[in-house]
Amino acid sequence: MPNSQNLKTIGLKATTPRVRILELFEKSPVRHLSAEDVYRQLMQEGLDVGLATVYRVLTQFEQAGLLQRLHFESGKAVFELNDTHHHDHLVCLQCGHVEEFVDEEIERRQVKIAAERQFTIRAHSLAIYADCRNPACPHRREVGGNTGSG
Amino acid sequence: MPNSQNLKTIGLKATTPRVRILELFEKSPVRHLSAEDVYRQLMQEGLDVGLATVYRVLTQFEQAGLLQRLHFESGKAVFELNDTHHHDHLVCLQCGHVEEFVDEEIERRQVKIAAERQFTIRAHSLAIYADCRNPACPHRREVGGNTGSG
DNA sequence: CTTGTTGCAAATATTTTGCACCCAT
DNA sequence: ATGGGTGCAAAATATTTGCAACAAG
Repeated sequence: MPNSQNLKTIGLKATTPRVRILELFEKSPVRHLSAEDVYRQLMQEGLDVGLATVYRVLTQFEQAGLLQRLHFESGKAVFELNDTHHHDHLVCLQCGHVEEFVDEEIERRQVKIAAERQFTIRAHSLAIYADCRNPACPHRREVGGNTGSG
Repeated sequence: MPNSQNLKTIGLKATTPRVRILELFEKSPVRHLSAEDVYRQLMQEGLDVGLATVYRVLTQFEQAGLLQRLHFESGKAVFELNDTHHHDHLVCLQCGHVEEFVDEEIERRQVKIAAERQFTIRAHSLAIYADCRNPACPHRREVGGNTGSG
């Protein structure tokens, strides 16, 4: 179980909830999960975990850099594995499907915009909200019905 | 009072809370206000309004296109007057100051990215989080202490 | 008048915290 | 064994809703 080692390396005891949550993110076909999603999934797998623990672990993992916390338009945070490079998100408003993308020109221009205003850029979040208007949304149901129009 | 007319035009009765909330956004030196901000401000002006009413009115105004609802990283929504063209946000993590910007190249590339993936773009939100690292943050205190690093 | 609107209180939703017990090291 | 970690329940925060009183047209 390589994850046990990963966890210890970052100074966290390899407890059952932590290992299982990390595994969940690694194995889930759905990349973006809310605390509630994680909680329900673990319960469904027969692990009797507390929602509070899920929140605590997710926050610890975020601080440790294992996960990233994202907000989109839904009012609840979702988390994704921080295993790839920085990227932005394209979110389907119909089915909640999320695709990731990187555009170097957009990245460059953001740095430039901040610099022009003498701001030191720390982070940014860009989400494009759209419809993946295929006759039948190819990715029906994903995480939580994203609503709103922004 | 031109606002009374504006409100009626969009099918809303010109009630005191509505008129005052709209005025507040028009006159406030702070462009981005949360429901709580609006509520406190009105109370301070001596208007005995309910927080629930503030939430209802803000939502109505958003649906009517008078306001825009934004999320940033704080967990609570802020609203801004929808009087200008679309723009993105540069948010100081230290003092919460918000500057707006538009970059046509970024806009174009977003449309292109969505199109390449056969998505119909509906909206997007781009926030750059930064420090306006001036010896004394020039815009101390604005809306609500934005935290996090996202 | 009549219907939409408000204020209040209670309900929801999301996330955090206090605390006694438990388990990884 | 021991200190960090957990589950539960309660608290905190943000927002929504039911309802009787009220006010704009």
